[in-house]
Order: sequence, then C-alpha cells, then structure tokens
Amino acid sequence: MKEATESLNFIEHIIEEDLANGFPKEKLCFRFPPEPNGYLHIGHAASICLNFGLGEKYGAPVNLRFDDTNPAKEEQEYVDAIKRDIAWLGFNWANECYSSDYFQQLYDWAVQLIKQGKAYVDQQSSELIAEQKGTPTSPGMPSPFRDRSIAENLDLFERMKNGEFASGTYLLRAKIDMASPNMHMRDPILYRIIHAHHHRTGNTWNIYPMYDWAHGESDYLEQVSHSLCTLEFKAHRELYDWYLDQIVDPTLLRPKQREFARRNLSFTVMSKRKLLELVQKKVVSGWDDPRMPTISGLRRRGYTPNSIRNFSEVAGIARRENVTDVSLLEFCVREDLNQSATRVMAVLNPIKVVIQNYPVGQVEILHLENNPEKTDAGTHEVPFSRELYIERADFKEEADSKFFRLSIGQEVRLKSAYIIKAESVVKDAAGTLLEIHCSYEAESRSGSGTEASQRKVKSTIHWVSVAHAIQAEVREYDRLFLDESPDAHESKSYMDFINPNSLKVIKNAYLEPYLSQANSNESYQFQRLGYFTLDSESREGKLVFNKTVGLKDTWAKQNATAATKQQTSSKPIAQAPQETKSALNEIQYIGKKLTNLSGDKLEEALRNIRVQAENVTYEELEPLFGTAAKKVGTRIAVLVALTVLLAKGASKTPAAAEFIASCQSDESITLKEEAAKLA
RNA sequence: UGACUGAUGGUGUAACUGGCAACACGUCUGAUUUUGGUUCAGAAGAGUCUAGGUUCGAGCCCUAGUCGGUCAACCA
Repeated sequence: MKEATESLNFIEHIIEEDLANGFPKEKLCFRFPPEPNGYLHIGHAASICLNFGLGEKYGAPVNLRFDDTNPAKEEQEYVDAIKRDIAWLGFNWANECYSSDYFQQLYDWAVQLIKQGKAYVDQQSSELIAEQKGTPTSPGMPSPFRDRSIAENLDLFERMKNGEFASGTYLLRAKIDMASPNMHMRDPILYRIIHAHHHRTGNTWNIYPMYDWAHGESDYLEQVSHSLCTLEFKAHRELYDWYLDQIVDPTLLRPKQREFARRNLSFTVMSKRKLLELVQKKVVSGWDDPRMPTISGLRRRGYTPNSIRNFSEVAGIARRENVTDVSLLEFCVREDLNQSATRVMAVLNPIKVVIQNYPVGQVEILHLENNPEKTDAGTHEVPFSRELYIERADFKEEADSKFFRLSIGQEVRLKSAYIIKAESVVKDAAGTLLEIHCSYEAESRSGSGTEASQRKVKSTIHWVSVAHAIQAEVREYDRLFLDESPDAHESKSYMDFINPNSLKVIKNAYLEPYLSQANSNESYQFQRLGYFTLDSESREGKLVFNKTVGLKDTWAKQNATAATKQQTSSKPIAQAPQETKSALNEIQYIGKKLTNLSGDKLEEALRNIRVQAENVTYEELEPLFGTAAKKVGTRIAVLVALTVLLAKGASKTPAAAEFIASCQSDESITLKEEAAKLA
C-alpha cells in the first residue's frame, strides 16, 4: 500500500550495492544489540525499526543480542524489559543471543593474540595509562610492559582469569599503535578484571571483555552481515576491523559496521544516563512515566506500536545530526488513534447545565457512534437527563462572533442529543458561575429524523448526565522540558529546563458510564478533547486515564495567535529589516539556470531579468562583467541587464564596451545576438 | 594545531549512472462535517553552507574555505 515510495535510505543503498556486487541475499543477517542496563527509548526504536525493518524487507534473520560485557551495570530486569518492548513493537527476533555466550571463545582468541605477540598484560593505574595514551593531537607513549614476554603474558592472563588479582590491577591490551591518529587504536584494552556477579554467567568469570573486543567478534560469530550502529562508533570502525582481521576465516562471512545518526526528539533528552537521572531524582515517577520518551513510557501514555513504527518510517534514517520535532510523533499517534479509538464523552472541567423544560426525573437512552471513521463500529448507549455537565470552556455569557459555543441566547447541539439554548445563569455571592439554565427543543433529538433534528447549529458540544456520570482521575501531560534541545546548551544543564508543569492531575473528571468498563488496552477519544487510555495504576472503582495526545485544536491556536497579536500590536512594532533578495542576486540566479531553458520559459526568464534590472545600479553590475566565459547563462543575464541600464541612460563605460565585445565573439548564439544589438 | 565525519524549506527525509529540488510534518486559505477532529481542494515556504573549477548542463564530480558533530572511560 505504501510501496509506492521507492526511495531507499543510505543503509539500503549500501545493501543494494553489496547485493549487486554479488553478496548472496540469503546471507544477509542483522542484529539489534542493546546493553541491558536501562530501558529502551524512542531513539532505540529507530534502530529497532531499522534492523528489524531490514530483516522484514530482505527476509533476513535479525538477532536480539544483549551486549552484557559489564556485570557491574547490567541486570536481568532490563533484559526482560527490553524483550517486552521489542515484542510489543511487533518484531520477532531470530535468535536471542548474549555476548556472554561467547566469553570462552573470546578468551581463546585473546590467548591466540598473546601467542602472536599482539596483546600484552599491563599493570599500571588507569591514570598512568590515560597519560601515556596522549591526546588526539599528540601521539601516546608505549607502556613499560608492552614488551613483556609471551610466556609471562600468558601466565599473567591466565591468573587474571583465575581470579588471583584484585579488580583494576591488571589488564590485557592489544598491541597496535600508540601513535595512531585514532585514539581507539592506541593499544586498546581487551580485558579488565571485575569481581562482580554476572546476571547470566554468575561468578564464572573474573575478567570481562571490553565492548570493542566483544562486539565485532560477536557479529562474526553470529555471521551478521551488516552491523549497524550509531555515529559515535564511527571512530571504532578501524578497531572493529582490526580485531576481525586477527581471527576471521576468509571462507566465512565478514561483518561490516556502518553508522547512522541517532534520532533525537525535540523537548526531551535521549540518553540512558540522563533518563536515569530523571528517574533517580524523582523528576518522573519511573522509567515508564508517561512523560518519558521510553518505549514503556510511551506505551503507558497510550502510544501504539503502529504509531511508533510509522514515526520511524516517516522520520527516516540518515547520517547527519538531527532533532525531530515531537509534533511528528504526535501526528503519528493521532493518525493511528483516529482510526481505532472509540468515541466517548467526558467532561474534565465541568459546569452544570439545567434544562428547565425537560421533565424532572426523566432519563432517555441515546446512542453515540463508536467511531465515525468505521461505519461498522456501531454505537453505545448514553443516558440523557435534565441536569448535565458541559465543559466550562464551552460557555461564555457574552460571546463574540468567533465563539461558536454556548452563550446566553445562543444555541448549540448537545452531541447525539438535543439542541439547547442558554437562557440565564446562576451565580454565587462572589459572582462565580454555578449553573446555566437552558431550554431544549424537544423535536430536535439526533437521529429522530424530524426537521428540527436536521437543523444546523453553529456548534456541537459534548456533555455527560450529572446523575449517571462516573468519576475518574485524568492525567494530562505536557513536555518534560521547556527547551527544544535541553541538552544542547554549553552553559546550562538539561536539568535547568525541566518543565515544572508537565503533569496536570484532574481528580474529578466526569465520564459517561460506558467507560466504567473501559479496557486497558484500548484507546478512547474523549470527544473534542483528545485521546486517552487507562493508566496502569487504574483500579476498578478508581479509574485513572492518561491523555495520550490532544486533538488538533485550531480554535485554541486561533485564540493564542490572536492574543499574541494583540500583545505585539500594543507595542510599537520593531520592523525587522526586510530581507529581500537583492535584484542583482535574482539576476544571477536566473542566469545560472538560463541555459537549461528554451521557448516560453526562456522568454519569461529574460523578461524577469529585465524587470529586476530596473532595480540594479551600474556599479553593482560591473563586477559581473568578469564572469567566467564558461558561465554563459550568467553572462547572458548580465548582458540583458546591461541592455536595460543602457536604455535607461547609463553611460557605456570602457568596461561595458569590452564586455559587450567579448560576448559578441562568444560561442553562444543567444549571447551573440544580444550583444550584437548593443554593439 | 590532529583524525574522522556531516551540511538540501521551520522540522525530518528524497532526488537511481550529473538533466529546471520531491515527500511528510508544521504553517496559511477555502469546502465538507452533529467532534473548531477527520476528509477534500489549494497556497506560501529552500535555488541545496561559501568561493572557485570541470561540464552543453552540478544538490550530486574536483579544489579551497566556513560552520557543526565525534574521538583521549578498566562504559556501551
């Protein structure tokens, strides 16, 4: 259905090229390699969708590999959460793998490296090693232990493995090049000693491989064809390849690392470390707080797998830094939910309406369409009675012409019910509005088929019956940060931009009774308000709803812009100097493309130049006489402009004459002709 | 002062081997609408970081520059 868009992203181009060069399609294999040290977020979703999407597109397996090489930071809890999130997104992994599954093989290979004189045991402090490493602009110095004998290295390494040494005392390093311009090649660490319990291997190991050593070799062991990671690993590629060089069997597939830009979202942060800080400092309630950009947070908020996959699709993947506007994500949920959400009525900020001419005690059961987008979705029942709640914002005692809702003397339709007219208001001593007294038109009931029921009124508003409404808590969310890129400021921390009002709790919202049986894996559209879903804290009898996203609200926007307009117009407007493109630039531009044109379009372009030339001075034009002979278009444009200037009475300077002469002898016929007219 | 890398409307992505810069979001009109939603029709908005060059023709190729990102964890 959407296969119409054939454009490939750059990763797909790489794969297509490999395929074209004879790489067998059946050997394609991808992987998604999270470290189980935190929850997945929308940025990971980009990577997940990329890898699993590629798998689906090429019919290739995609492994889920936990990069669990650091027992100090990793936990089973995260493994479970990650699996749940990926499954929720709707992807199936071919194999569930762990870097820790390869610890023995990795160890054996390391021993082999030592035997080849390509690795050595170092025993200096981390400070000393860092010092010897040099800086990006100056080379490093070799470790005094760099030339330890192979036998000694072997012995030490084995004892490291056996747990004879304390954490941090010994290291295994690859012997590469301390002067490499790539810092990662300056004798990188292969193994360090960590005495910690590993969530899978327990206490079997006392040494653990570093990311670089484990990652490429794991890709190789799994025969991953394309190992896709984010841009910050670009500099690691050289090392990735060096490690593979040491162990690769040429008859087997050699993985290829390629990098893409991570996806950033505006008004949020996107690194596990920063998200963890929000959790730890209790800025949010947890990893799955509905304000968090985590998959679990978005899920709790009411985002659908579809909307997130679509977002990834639409946002695309590329190699440059980016900050995608959240509005794109919001668009994606709305688009999805609009199709699937059941329409209901809920009043979040109530004001009571009493219909004076409606019989006291009468209750009518009306029918509300479940989903106008799906004709077969049916209806559900809504009780109607004399006393109702409507939104406070839907009433104004006196309305201006742009306010379509209820006001004194003004009619509105109650959704799926009657047309009412506001007659009077009741206020307390302080002047606050208590209730609105209305009259209804008995013939106007929706769907009754009467003439009155077909009558058009300016607006339709939602409502709930006071006697039948159920109460619930509704949580509304705003962006977590006030700045578009909270972590992009040098002088300020992202913590400085926290939005203090990102959570608004409405304790007593009134919902139509149908919602007492609300389903936790369904989304509801509270009509005219937005999309809502049951929160995980919701209990029978104490319902809690999360607002996923509001409806597009052109009315609110109109008001907001009107307000700001009023504000700015009260001040003297500091007119920004109009950045009009200079006529000369315009001429140059038209000229640039001139030789591509013909017929009418050429005529039009020439006409345009003549128009623009009216606003150009001779002084401005003169420097362009020197335009390279190759740039025929520009020369024509300049010549045409000159023609106009001369006609206006500019004097033909020697420079101009020379220019005209040179044009006359040009190869371009157009140029020649134009020049001849002037000669 | 190094190495690597990137630069296309407000935002995100396109443009297959060079051939009058496309799609989506956002914005703005108008129509439809018992949701100021949806849908439909339309508009505005970039001459592709700058300066040169190659070419009949450059966003794509070349040269130089500018600006941004990444790299010096016993993290991944």
